[in-house]
Amino acid sequence: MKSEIAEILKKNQLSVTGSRTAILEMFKKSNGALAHADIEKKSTEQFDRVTIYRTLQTFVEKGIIHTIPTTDNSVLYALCINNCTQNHHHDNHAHFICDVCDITFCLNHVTIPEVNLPEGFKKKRADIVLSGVCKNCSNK
Amino acid sequence: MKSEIAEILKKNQLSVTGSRTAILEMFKKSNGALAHADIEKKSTEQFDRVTIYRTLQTFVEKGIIHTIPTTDNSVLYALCINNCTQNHHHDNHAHFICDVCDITFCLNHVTIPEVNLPEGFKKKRADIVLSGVCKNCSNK
DNA sequence: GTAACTGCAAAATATTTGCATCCTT
DNA sequence: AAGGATGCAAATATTTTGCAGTTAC
Repeated sequence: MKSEIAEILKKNQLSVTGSRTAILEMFKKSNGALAHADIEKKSTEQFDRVTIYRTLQTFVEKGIIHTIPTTDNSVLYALCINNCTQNHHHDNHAHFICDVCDITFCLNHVTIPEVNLPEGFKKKRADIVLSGVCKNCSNK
Repeated sequence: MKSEIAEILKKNQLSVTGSRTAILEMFKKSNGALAHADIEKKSTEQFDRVTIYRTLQTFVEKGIIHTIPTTDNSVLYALCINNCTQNHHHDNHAHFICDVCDITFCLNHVTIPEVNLPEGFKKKRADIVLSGVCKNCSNK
């Protein structure tokens, strides 16, 4: 695990540091998306706010994680575990936010259907944000 | 126009005040989405920051406007001019954000295709956020 | 050893809350 | 007149920036 994470960092020309390893590990372990606040609170080691901001920014730039659109003003980040290789993100992302437990799922296996755009519009990227009740919560 | 706006406010049990009228008018005139900052800067009259926050919040609660998911940390609001009647929003929204001019379009006439969710997930709402180049910018 | 990364301090920005005053009904 | 809406002040929260010390390679 450790080495796998180090590999990812090295592939992206990033030096392997404590905070980067720990934060990337959090993403690997999490089944959902993480917000800046989650990382600040849930990490066992304590990292500086600023370090977390900078680490997330770096990861986004390198394409290791991506941001997820949300309807409120929060910013979520997630690793696309299954489909996205580093430096090559898919153009389409589907996410599911559970209204009950508030976990955001990255639906890698959901294919996004084509949308008919009005003439003159050129699509580069499509994000789908679904919300409702997730599998875990609907079984309760 | 004025009376139409007053009508909307009255229908939602809101008193017709200067700031509410002006802000709602801005939405009516705009062909895209507006951010808090847009309203603060572009309005001819000067409103208090706080009033704008509260007005937007009230409008969202009443269902007059809705928020648009964005990938960055910005919060956008838009009126659904064609399809949404007050107090009855559609479950599905499609928005297009132009990478060039940064205007967000509310694509009322775009039908959102069905997405196949994994078993156990119950969808309540779907937002599609497309980005690319809009009609105006691709003609330049 | 050097370049890159981190942590601290502080600045800048954004958002929320309380309260007195003013406006709509 | 009464309740709600606004504006101001201030508290809180969030994000950014600069810089000195530290760490990875």
